Amino acid sequence: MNIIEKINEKFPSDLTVEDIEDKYPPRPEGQIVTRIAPSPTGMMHIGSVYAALISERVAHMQDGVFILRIEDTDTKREVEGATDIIINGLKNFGIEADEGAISRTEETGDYGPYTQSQRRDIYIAYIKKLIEQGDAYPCFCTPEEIDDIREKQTKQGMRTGYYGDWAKYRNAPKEIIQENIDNDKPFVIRLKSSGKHFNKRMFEDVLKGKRNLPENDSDVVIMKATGLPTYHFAHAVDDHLMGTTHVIRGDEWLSSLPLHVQLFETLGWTPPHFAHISPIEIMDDGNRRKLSKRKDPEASVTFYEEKGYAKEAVIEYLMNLANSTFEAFRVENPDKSVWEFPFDLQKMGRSGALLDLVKLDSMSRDYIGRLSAEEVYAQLADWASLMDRDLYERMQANKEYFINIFKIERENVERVRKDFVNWSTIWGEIDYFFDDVFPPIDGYVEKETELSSDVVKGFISDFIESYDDTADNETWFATMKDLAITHKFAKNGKLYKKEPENYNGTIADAAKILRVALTGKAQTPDLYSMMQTMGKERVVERLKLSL
RNA sequence: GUCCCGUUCGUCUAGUGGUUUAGGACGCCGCCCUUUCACGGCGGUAACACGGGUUCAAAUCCCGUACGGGAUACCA
Repeated sequence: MNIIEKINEKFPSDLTVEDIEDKYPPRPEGQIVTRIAPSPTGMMHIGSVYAALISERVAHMQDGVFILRIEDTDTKREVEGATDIIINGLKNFGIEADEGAISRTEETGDYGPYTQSQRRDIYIAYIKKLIEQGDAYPCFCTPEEIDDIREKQTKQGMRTGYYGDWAKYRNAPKEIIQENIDNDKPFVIRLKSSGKHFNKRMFEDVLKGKRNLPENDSDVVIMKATGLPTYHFAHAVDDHLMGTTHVIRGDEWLSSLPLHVQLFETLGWTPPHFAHISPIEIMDDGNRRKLSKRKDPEASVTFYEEKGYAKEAVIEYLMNLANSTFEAFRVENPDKSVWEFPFDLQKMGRSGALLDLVKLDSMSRDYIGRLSAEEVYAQLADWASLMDRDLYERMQANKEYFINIFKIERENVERVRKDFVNWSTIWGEIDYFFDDVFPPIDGYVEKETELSSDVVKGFISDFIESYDDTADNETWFATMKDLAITHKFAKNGKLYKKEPENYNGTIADAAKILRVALTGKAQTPDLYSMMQTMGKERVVERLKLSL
């Protein structure tokens, strides 16, 4: 029994390379094809969303195809339900794949399967082909033997790896190999590398430009003992068969570029274009490092979901990270969708960007500021239904009131307020509109305004007398102003500054009495709009509590 | 250890040899507007990692050094 027969025994399949190539027709000439290829490890990394966004844009900016491929060749790391997390994660951000997995059991597209564990026979067919053409061979080393090799190499200050004379089974006598096969010893298949480490070769990266890198001389594992391929091999096979034209991935892959190009060429294929993007980083103890899914909660998209950042706001933030010209686009086109932005891969920064949540906040504020009151209601309700049930139920029961609150300084104004950072902060900004969470504390108005009880009570009780909720803003303000003047508040700041001893304060201080009495806060939106929204009954009731 | 990548205000960046007293945005500070808070307007703070070259001229080109990141797995 030779090694091919052994593979057939362990991983039976009749599939041939010819069958496969017939099955996958070439893509239309000139069509751009990109893909995102995450591993189902149980969380959706914000960096994956970033890479997906860029890949999706590159494809869809010019009628290309964007594929979602699930890279689940590492059975040890796989987590239950992780595929759904990826699929839904991308969909939630508005990133739609044209081909690939659409649920754990379904997929769409003619170049599938799009889940690597379901493509085992395809990889095995190519593995057998490489063995036949003398470009791959079995290796029977145990993990311990590999560790030993690495240890020796490290001790001698050499490059680590399975290459040259260290490649134990590369030139092993036929009898030894046969003996191992006959003894059913576990094996992997390795690439028989033709590269020489001292040879430099020019590789071209779409972002990093021409790079001189050493050829790969390592006989890397291409098929694991499980019969599944390693990432490197699956990448070459899949991206060839699926017709990927542009591989856009994190720059941690840059050092394996020579290996990947070598694999394509050994298989007789033209490699795709590669664009290695820099990862999103975080400041840790004075040092930057890649966002880590274990250490950094911000690495997971659930962080943004829980905080209540709108998906669009996160996408805009990532888009700005990718192309800083987005900011100007946003200013010039406040009404356009982020998907209308002319993204340009070439304009991406070459170095890693630090995740800046303050900047995200700013973009998120702007985003919410562009929404209508109804949209704020709808999106907040969506978020609350998952993250804050109490708020959700309150919203259901008081829909009109909520929408009216959101209209304050949003409709019929020159500029919209920006005090809503994200969904999770909104309730804290508006809770005082609700009587059950508006707790008047005795003497609070006096304390906050630093005015005597007589002044406060006198002004409030006269105000209640005069309050006409049908008056328009200007009339209302004029009335309030007159009333304030009769209560010894200065008409303006100048007057007050001249003789402060003759006044209780300025009109602003008088307004503050009302504001604090009505809301319990010194900082709120426009007084008139708030009172209109609260309604006369509630306004009077609350004011009376301060008498 | 070895190999690779990167380095412009605190952060994201513009800048591809002279148009640059290095521009914008976020943040921060101040002023103005103002019935508060915001919004907005105006202004300010603040950067070419370092050292050598090349050149009439360098943030921009070359070479070193430092620092940071990544790779070096039957993980992706």
